[in-house]
Amino acid sequence: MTLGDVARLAKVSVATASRALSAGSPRVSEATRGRIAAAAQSLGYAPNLSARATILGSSALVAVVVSDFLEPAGASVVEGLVARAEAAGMIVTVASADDVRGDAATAVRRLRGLQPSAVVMAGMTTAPSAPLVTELAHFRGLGGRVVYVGQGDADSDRVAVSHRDGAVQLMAALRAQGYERCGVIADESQGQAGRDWLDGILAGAASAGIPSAMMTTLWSQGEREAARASAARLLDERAGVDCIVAATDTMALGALSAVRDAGLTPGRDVGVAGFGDTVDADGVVVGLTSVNLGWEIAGDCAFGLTRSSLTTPQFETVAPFVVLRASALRTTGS
Amino acid sequence: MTLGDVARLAKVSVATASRALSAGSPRVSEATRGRIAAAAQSLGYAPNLSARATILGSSALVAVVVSDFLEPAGASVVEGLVARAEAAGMIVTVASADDVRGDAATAVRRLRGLQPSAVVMAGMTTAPSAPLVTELAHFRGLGGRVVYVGQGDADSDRVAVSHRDGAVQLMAALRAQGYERCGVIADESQGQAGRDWLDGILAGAASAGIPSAMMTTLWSQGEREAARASAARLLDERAGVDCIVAATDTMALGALSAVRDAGLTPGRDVGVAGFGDTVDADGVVVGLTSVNLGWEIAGDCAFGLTRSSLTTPQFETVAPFVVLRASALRTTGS
DNA sequence: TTGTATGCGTTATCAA
DNA sequence: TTGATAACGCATACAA
Repeated sequence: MTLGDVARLAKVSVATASRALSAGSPRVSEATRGRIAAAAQSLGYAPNLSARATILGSSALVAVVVSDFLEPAGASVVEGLVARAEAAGMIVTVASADDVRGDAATAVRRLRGLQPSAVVMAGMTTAPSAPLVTELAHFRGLGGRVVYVGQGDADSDRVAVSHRDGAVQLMAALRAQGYERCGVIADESQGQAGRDWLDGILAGAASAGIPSAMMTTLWSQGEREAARASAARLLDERAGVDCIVAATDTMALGALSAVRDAGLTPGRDVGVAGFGDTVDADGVVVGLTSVNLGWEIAGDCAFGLTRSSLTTPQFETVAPFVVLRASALRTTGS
Repeated sequence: MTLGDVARLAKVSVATASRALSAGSPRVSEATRGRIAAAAQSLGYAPNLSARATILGSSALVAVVVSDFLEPAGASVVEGLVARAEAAGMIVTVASADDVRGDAATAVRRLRGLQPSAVVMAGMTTAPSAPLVTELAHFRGLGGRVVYVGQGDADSDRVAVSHRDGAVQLMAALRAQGYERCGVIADESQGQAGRDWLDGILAGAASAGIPSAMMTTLWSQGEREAARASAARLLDERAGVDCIVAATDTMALGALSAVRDAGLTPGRDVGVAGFGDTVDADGVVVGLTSVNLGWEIAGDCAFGLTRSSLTTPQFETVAPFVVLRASALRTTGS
């Protein structure tokens, strides 16, 4: 079970066994290396990472603090981070902390005990609290790396997604599809992210050459049915829109219903686009065009920063990308 | 940064400092304890859990291997597990492994190095592979505890959710609402889980006193629109149904659309129920009645088993529960 | 109640 | 190339 057992079985010293099994391959003859590997194999030996970490002062471990695993953003960040980290042979430890449940500072303090090489703070919706910043400063002082995904502080690496850019891209993609009279269903229940979205939609329309007179904006609740009603109004109005963009995928599904209720074919007659790419696209026969904000890539990036050797705080923005599906495809509108 | 620093600042030996800061409070005078705590506080000291684990042979750590963080089941299990574990002062490490990406045996081997006190295998869709079982056997041999959520092997603790029981409960709940002519939309794309569901629906109907002649079953693809079409057929048939149960929430949303298309009010005229409780209930103005399979509770349970001292393999089943919302409420149908 | 000494499993240093 | 030994940070048996 320990390195000593392996060494004894292979009839070598622990030092040699350690060298043979460690990552970099220091001078060990192929013969003994083989014996040691065989011994380790037959014993089912797994190196004690704790002991290793005790010496090296840090472990091949990344800690991530996330507010909610159930939200698409949180889950995606973890998924992306874990995928990258595992490919790099590292282990991820998780902790949850949101403004309600537990305080992030405590979580970090506990995780700090494992001497992770980095801490990733994901999905914090508010600015980091003072105790958290203190805790992270301690961690950083001992050589740890701190990466935020989303909100962050000035001293740390940060990965952000951009609602605004995603919205801009979306309008460009829609314009390229030939849509130009655009109904906009904004979400009154969102905060800054929602405003960024609307800002991007309008800016994107402008730079795509759509005059603002051809944009009709309606504020709606962030619910499916409310959006359906809003979409119905947009379709009723005299100067009929030829596409509808909604602030969330859920709302876009409502809009899709409205389009079909009006006897129109989504995509061909009226384009419909959501935002967030959070809806199971297989769940609707008419695939929903949406914008993937890149949360999963953000997790991936966060891990990348985690391994960076730069000393100044890095700030990366993940590019959102448009996912064109049938609901806004003129060519294959079903 | 180390216990030695704290001890020096508090002018005590490391042994005393260790005693003062350790969990159980062995004999340490209040005065020195105070000094030590103050020193630790001012230094931002966090105990080195690796060193501690090196001595104790195991760490306050639970490892969870999950197939996909993005699926509701995986995310929920992690959420539930983390919540419980943190309340118990433990840390969770995660690894992903599905049949596609990486093999679970490797993941377990790596995690084993951290000497976690338990490993939770969640969301394995196939029976455990031989290498995985070997790996887990090694872990168990060293005093580790293995808990499966979902599929498992005979030697280990296991937590299961029951599609069948959920379906039975659902029929009882619907019957209690007064529904009795039931259209059933089964999902031909699911495997055993789907058969369990149908089995439960029919058994539940029988035990709720609904003759099988009043149950109409249609097989449909697992998509929203396919289910909508199926629901439309059910509503068209002469002996009109007064409620529709669908194998998934996504399909139930399609059924909801069909009900409205028919000019009927969901809940009051025709009840609609999904399964899985995976849909954001706020997303639809008409809340969708569904069955929560209890994945999150399963994660919670898994942690509980993790801490159990019983030596025989435990097997727990999480009770699913019906979430009655407006789509199948006669009283408040909107 | 407190301090000293020993050991946990591993890696790194230095000799052989 | 290999082995003996020190060291990592912490917890505990034992001595004071």
